[in-house]
Amino acid sequence: MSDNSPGTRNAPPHRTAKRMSPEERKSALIEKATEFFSEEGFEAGTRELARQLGITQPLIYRYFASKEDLINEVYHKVYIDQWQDEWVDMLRDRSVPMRARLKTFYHSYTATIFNRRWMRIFFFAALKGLDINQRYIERVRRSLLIPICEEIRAELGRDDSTPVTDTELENVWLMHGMIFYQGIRKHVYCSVQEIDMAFVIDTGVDMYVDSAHQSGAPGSG
Amino acid sequence: MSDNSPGTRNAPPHRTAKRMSPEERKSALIEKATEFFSEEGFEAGTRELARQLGITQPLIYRYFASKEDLINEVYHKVYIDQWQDEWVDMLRDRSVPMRARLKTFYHSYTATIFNRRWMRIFFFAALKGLDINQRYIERVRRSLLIPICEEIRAELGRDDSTPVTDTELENVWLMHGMIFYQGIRKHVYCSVQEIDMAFVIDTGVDMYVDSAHQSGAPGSG
DNA sequence: TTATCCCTTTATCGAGCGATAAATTCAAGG
DNA sequence: CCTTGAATTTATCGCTCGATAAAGGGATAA
Repeated sequence: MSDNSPGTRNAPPHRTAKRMSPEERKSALIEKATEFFSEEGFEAGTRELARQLGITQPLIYRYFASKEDLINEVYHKVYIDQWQDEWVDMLRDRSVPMRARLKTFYHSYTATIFNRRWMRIFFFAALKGLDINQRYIERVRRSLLIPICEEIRAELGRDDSTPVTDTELENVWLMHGMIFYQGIRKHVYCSVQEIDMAFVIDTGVDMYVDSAHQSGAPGSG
Repeated sequence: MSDNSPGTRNAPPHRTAKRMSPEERKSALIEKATEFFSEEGFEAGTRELARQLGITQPLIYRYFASKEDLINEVYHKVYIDQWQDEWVDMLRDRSVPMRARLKTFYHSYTATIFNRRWMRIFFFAALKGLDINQRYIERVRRSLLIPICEEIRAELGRDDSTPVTDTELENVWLMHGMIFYQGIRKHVYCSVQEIDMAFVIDTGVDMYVDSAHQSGAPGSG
């Protein structure tokens, strides 16, 4: 049996892709590229990506000037589009005790980033040393962790006129790392099936808040 | 000016590599490959690796049957050769209080793995889902974290006839993650210059030991 | 029905990859 | 000196990659 006819080797069963509007096709491409590159890494080939979309490889280049352009749109979708400005609002909401605020925030934050695609793209990008990754981490520091430091100070009634110190920030990074690492275990190591997020967040936040209260809180000793 | 003569484009200044004994050459190759692949990822080309060694690319294949073989030796050097059996001895040494044991252990452990090469190779391998990586994590669990659980039980005078529970293990993973994450920040994110390891380890270990003491220790309340 | 538009495919290019075979060159032993 | 053997280089193969140009073909409007 000869194998000259196209589409019989290991390709999808249809010979020609369904016609789509440019907007549909482009968003389908970005969606699939996110899944594909998060599994295979950004060195993976455009031909295999096209095959999984049921299209031919040159069609990708009608919608993206280069592979790098496509990847940049994937980054944008992961890093920028999924960021929620509500996170900082939660953290700043002084009608709620800091302990509860932190737990609410981390439940929302991990609901967004604790999934296979986000976690793996994050580490693929980190290992490449990409600027967009550095900027994301800086955004976490500036827009989430520093506010946490400031709010903890406020709740403890401490001086809020001086800038947050490195030590205060490092304490928050410890809590953050403890929580974040459990996502790595599940989605990068794949060494655990399910994580008890409530337990992880409760433990991490309680540890942080308790330690903040103990370390030189006025009138605590 | 023509560029036909070899070695004038962007190669090292010498035309021919210094002759080495097979043992010297092979170990030099593995050493440089570890550095090279930890920076560029395992998709990086053998020609660039050879260039950095001041040799030509086919010479690599006199010492390794394939690129994959070379990479496996890199893994072996990182994962197996640097493992220290003394780690479990430290953790089992009941002449020392558990808190101090854990701090000694983590200082030794992080001294080995908190460096750019180890951390990056670990994550490159993790993202590839390699079996050797899974086995390393399993080794950490079985040979380090489970012993920690058992030793904590012993120090608290609890029943040591039942196997370590998932909950006990998850508590250790929280401490472990808190410490490990700070290595990620430095060597994968490259978002921090220096880490106060004594502070990180003290905080992580104290948090874990304190929480173990509090959670239903007989005679503690 | 036919013409037009544009989404999609076919064909192909040049570069880089891992790997092999054959030629070369250096160093040691006679 | 010359010979010999092994370390190293040169040349090259087949394949895959990202990317481009040109041909094909399906939907829509006249």
